[in-house]
Order: sequence, then structure tokens, then C-alpha cells
Amino acid sequence: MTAQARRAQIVAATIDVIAEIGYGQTSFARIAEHAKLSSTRLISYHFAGKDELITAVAEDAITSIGDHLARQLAAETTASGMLRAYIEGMVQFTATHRSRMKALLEIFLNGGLHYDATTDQSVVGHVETILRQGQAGGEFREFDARVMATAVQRAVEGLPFLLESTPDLDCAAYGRELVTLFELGTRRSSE
Amino acid sequence: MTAQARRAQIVAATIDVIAEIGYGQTSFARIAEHAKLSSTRLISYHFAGKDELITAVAEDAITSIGDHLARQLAAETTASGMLRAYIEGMVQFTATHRSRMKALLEIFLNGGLHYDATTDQSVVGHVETILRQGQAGGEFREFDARVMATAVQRAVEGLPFLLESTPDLDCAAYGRELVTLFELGTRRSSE
Amino acid sequence: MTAQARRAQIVAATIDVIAEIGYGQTSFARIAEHAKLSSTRLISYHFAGKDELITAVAEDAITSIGDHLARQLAAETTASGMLRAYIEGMVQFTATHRSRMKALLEIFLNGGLHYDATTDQSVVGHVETILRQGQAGGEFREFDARVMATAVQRAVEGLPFLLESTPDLDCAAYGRELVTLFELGTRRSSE
Amino acid sequence: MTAQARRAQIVAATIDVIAEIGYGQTSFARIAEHAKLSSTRLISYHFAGKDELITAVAEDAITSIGDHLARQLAAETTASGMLRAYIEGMVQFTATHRSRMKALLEIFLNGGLHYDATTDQSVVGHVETILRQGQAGGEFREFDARVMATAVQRAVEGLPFLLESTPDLDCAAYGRELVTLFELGTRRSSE
DNA sequence: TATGAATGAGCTTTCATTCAT
DNA sequence: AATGAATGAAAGCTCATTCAT
Repeated sequence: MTAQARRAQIVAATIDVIAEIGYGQTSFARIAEHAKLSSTRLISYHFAGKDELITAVAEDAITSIGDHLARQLAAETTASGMLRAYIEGMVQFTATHRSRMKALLEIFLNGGLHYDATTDQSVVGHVETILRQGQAGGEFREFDARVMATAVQRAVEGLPFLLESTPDLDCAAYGRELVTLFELGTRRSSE
Repeated sequence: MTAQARRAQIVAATIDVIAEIGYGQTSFARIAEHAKLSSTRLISYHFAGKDELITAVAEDAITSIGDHLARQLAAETTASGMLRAYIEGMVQFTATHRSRMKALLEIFLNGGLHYDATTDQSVVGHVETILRQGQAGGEFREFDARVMATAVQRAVEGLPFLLESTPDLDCAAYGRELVTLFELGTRRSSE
Repeated sequence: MTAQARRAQIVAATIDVIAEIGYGQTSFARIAEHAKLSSTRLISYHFAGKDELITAVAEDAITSIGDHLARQLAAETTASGMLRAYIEGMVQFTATHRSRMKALLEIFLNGGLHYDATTDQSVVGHVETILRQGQAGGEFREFDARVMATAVQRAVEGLPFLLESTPDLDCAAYGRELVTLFELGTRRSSE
Repeated sequence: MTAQARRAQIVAATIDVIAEIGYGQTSFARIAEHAKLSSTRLISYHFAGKDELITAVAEDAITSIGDHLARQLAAETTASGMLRAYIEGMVQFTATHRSRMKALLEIFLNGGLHYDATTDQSVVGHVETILRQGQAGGEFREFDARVMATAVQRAVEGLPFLLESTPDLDCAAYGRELVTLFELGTRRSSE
């Protein structure tokens, strides 16, 4: 087995474990058990430490989301279109990659990631940029872009938690509701 | 020292510790250190276990928030007024009780609380009830009350995290932005 | 069992283990086994960490040696008398407290102790002070006190290692030989 | 790369690492890092085990010292001359090969070497032989040759440790002081 | 000659909890 | 109401070594 494949296997198992039992309960032992590894030593061998493993998990998720969003946003030309695409893209991704998204949120909420400027921008700053563009172009009304971005981000992040208590939730409907909410909340009142 | 006073002291220390270093890093040892107790034994003595302590902390916060909101909402007669009062009440409470709110969120997000119907209703269901009343009374447009309630709740919960990276944030402005957002997002379009 | 007694028991066991198998091979598990403790957890309970345990061991030895030397040197008035008393005192102590001295040397040689000024003075500086007094008072010839002190100290420290390969060594004779060596090496040539 | 060259490279790296961080902290991982090897596997490949590596390091140092001393002692005909040449030779070697000597001492003091008669003779017995020759030939007074040899050996070994706390030490002066000490301590009193 | 992958045993430290006053 | 002493389990990490190319 190649190191790359083994690392991928361990990352996948870690995602599952974090999503299932939470960041705080996740340990090498639990990951090894889930991945059916002979011992936790195999994890230590392929990752320099817990930090590196967690970082790898986060990067895996962030990259996937980034790719997905890039595709979703490619065709959009208006800010409101981009905002809609962002929300629906995130909701879609969450619906089809529940564990990955849940694990990413767990990591962020528990401070398991050492931020850098790139990470911060790719995760949090995306929406804010769209909002500012919309205001500059006259599509959106005046509001505090930071606050609105937070609201969008939190609303989207609410889905993984909702899915835990309601696994059969209609995600598409959830997305549509959010899109409507933020369209009404951001558009120029004269429209 | 009375048992009641000692319990209150320990709960207060636990709130501080959770707010400062997060739920995951919080331990009896660190709470004892913060409260300047001679040993963790004093915590075990006054609380049956970690669960009971965490529950006490959560209940402390929930009760405080409940009292605060009850006062804020008392004078309101319309659903939109109640929604505004709820958002501004929560933001105000967060601004003046940062640690308490942060600790409560940490506990919820890390699954430290064993839900029961009462807890769930008092925390999450409040907004949903208001929204349904508004729809029943014709004040609000049609939307999924559950989804909207989630969005409101998450938006409000965003403040404690924002305060960590931006301690000098203008909380009142944050509240006003959210009120505007949800007024635009919930009102009947004919208005 | 009182904490004090337990700490003393653990310190004694640690001294034995270090003396027997060396600093590098010494572990909590080995100490617990030697002291017949139920688990290593008992060591962690009474000492904040390995550093604290090692420091306690070193302090135990240093204090014992200090007391012994103080008694030996009390009656001496001349520098040559003090030097003789120092050498014989150290040799005597080593002969009757082999493990303690061996353990102390192991700790020093492996950098297990975080020096401070007091430690340094009490361990290394003692001889140098005596030598300088002897030179100032005209008893001793001119020489580099630092170098001579090192030679004395190393010669004395040689005994524990010699005792390992030759347990039946005549320590008193060893001491007498060293006294003669350093008397000849330090006295004024005109004598 | 030839096996011989690779072994030499690893031995050199091991010497550096032991001298820098001590025998106790030295591991294959750290040696590999220092030598910029891709993995510790390369060490295991060229040496049957840790023992063989350490033995190789010690032999490297012992051989170097032996060569150096042989040259220094070649011209000497008297025992006192040989003793002086030995001390100065060892001090010189230490001054110019600090790491090698430090590593050798670390290995000896931590029992990393499995003695055999040859090793013992070549390292410790050298001085004792000189001293006995001097006594047999009437140059030296009566003393216990074993004890005196120990004192000489330990005094010489003190230099590497002294150099750690005082890197700019005047080694030549250190050697002269020791030579004087042991000349005074060994010569016939009638002289 | 070299390497990638894997491994079992060991390490110190921290966890909440319990027994006995 | 409080405390001192003790505890089993689990954590992440490092050790030298080995199997199979």
C-alpha cells in the first residue's frame, strides 16, 4: 500500500469518526479501530502528530468545498446570482458530503486548526467579498458586509447540525429558504 | 460556606474556564485551579459528576437568558416586535454576559448537554413559536418556520465568536443589522 | 500513609533505581515496580512530573551531603585541613551512601537538573572557595583555583564509578591517597 | 556511495548529535535528521543495531586518541615525561576534537559500551601502566597506582565538561596546571 | 546499496472518579 | 462541609527494529 493511499484512508476514517462522535471524543485509538488498522502506530507513522492529521482533514474538506463552489460560481455574473450559487452550493455540498462538512465544522469550532491568512480568506472571507461586490455594483442595499456575511455563513453551517436531529431533512428546500431570506435581506428596497 | 454558595462559585469558575479555553480543554483540574480550590475533590463532592456540573452551568445560563428575554418581550404585542425584541435581547445579553453565553454555546456545540424536551423548547423553540404566530396573524410571509428559526438562532450565536476575534465590536450595530435583515426577510412582500 | 512519607518512599526507590540501572533507563514503571506501588499513577499523584521527582531526588542527596560536610568541616581552621576534611568527607559519604551519590552523579551527568545559582554554588563552588582561601592565607602555592577545583571534584566523583567495578574497594585508602595527592599538589613548595 | 563512506558519515553524525544533546537524548531519528538521511532505515541497514553503532563511534574515538597519544609518547623515555605527554596529549586532543571526546565520555558514563579487556586496557589502563613503570624505575613515590590513574583520568575528562560552560577556556593552561599537579603529586619527596 | 511500510513496546501525563476519614 | 490519598483507563508520542522489495 502506498503512503498516499494510506494517508487518504486514515484521513477518511478520521472524518467519519469526528462526524460521528465529535472532535472532543476523537482519538487515534478510535480512528485506528474505525479504519481497522493494526495499531495507532500506523497513524503516527504517516502523520507527524495529531495536528498534522487534523490539518490534513481540514485541508481535504476545504479543497473539496473550494472545487465545488468554483464550479457552482463559474457561470454567475451578478452578485445576487453568486450569493444564491454560494448558498445552494454549500447546501448541496453539505447534503452530499455530510461527514466531511460536519468534521470540518467540528475542527473549526474546537480550534483544532491553526489559522493562516489563506485559510481564513478561503473559508470566511468568500461571502463577504461577494457582498461587497454587490454593494459596489449597486445590486445590494447598504448594510454591514461583515455582519451579513456572518449571518450567511452561520445559516449555512446550521445545516449539518440540523441534519443530525433530522436526517431526512429536505436539503434543497432548506437551501431555497435561505436563498429567499438573503435575497430579500440584501436587495435594494426600491426593487 | 454553604453548599449553595460553593456550587455557585464552582459554576462561575466553570463558565470562565469554558469561555476562556473551550469546552474540550476544560477539566476539573483547571476549574479547581481557576477557583483556587485545594483539590478537584471539592467539585466531585458538590456535583455528582461532570454531567451534573455541565448541566448546572447550562441551566444557569439558560435561566439568565430566559429572564432577560421575558423582560424584553413583555411589552411587545406584534410578532415582528417580538422578533426584534428577541434578537436585540439576545445580542444585549451576549454583550453584557460574554462568558456565560460563550460557555453555553460551547456546551451545546460539543454535545455536553443531554437534551430533553424542556431544554430544547426553551432554547431553540422560542423563535419558531414567534415566527409561527406572525404567520398565523398575517404579519409574516410564508416560509418554513423551522429553517427561519435556525437562521435567526445561528445569526445570534455568531456574535460570541465574532467577539473573540473582534472584542471591540459595536454589538448594538450588530443587533440592528440582524433586525433589519430578518424584518426584510420575514415581512409580507405586499407591505 | 501521609503524603510526606509516600514522597520519601518514592524518592528512595528512585535513588535505588537510578543507581542500579542508570538515569537513562529509569522510568516511572521501573520505580513503581521497585517500590511495589500499585501503579505509576501514584508517582504522578505525588509529583507534578518527572522533573519534580528528579529535582526532589537531587535535593535529597545535596542536602545530605551538605549536612555531612558541614559537620566534617566545622572543626577545621586551616585551608589544608578543610581540603582534607572535604575530600575525606565526600569519600566517607560515598562509601556509606553509594546509591544516593551514584544517583546524584547520574542526574548531573545527564542534565536532569535545572541549575540555579544556589545549586551550582553548593555543589561545585565549595572546593574552589576553600582553595582560594588557602592561597589568600599563604597556605597554598599559586595555581588556577578553577582547574584545581575541577581536579578535586572529578577525583572524588570517580569513586562511585570505581565502586561499581570494584565493590570491595577500600574507600578509606582511596580517600587517603587523594588527600596526599592534593596536599602535595597544593602546598607551598618551600614547605 | 560505498558502504564504508556511508558508515563513516553516520558515525560522524552520531558523534555530533551525542556531543550536542547528550547520549540519553540521542536516537536514530535525530541522527538521521542531522545527517539528512531519508529515514532511520539507512542506519539500521549499515549497523546491526544501536549497540554496533555506539561501539563504532567509541572505537572511532579510541583509535584517534590512541594514534595521537602514540605520537606524543614516542619520544619520551622517562615515566614523568610520559605522564606529562599523556596529560598534554589528551588535553590537546580534547581541544581539537571536542565533539569526539565529548561523545566518547557520554558513551562511557552512560554505560553504552560493553567493556571487554582490550577496551578497558586501552582506555583506563594506559595511565596506570605508566605510573607503575615510574614507581618501578624509582622516579615516582609510593602510591596506589590505580587510585592515581583514576585521578589523572578523571581530571583529564573534566575538560570537555568545562568547555561546555566555558567554551573559550585556555586549554593549554588547563593542561599545564594538571601536569604540575601530578608532577608534584607523584615525584619522590626527596627530589 | 537503498528504501517504503509497518510494528510492538514503552514512555509521561491527564482524565474523572472513589474510598475512607 | 471538607479533605487526603489513591486509582484504572486512556491519551499522544517516540523508541529501535523488521519485512519485503
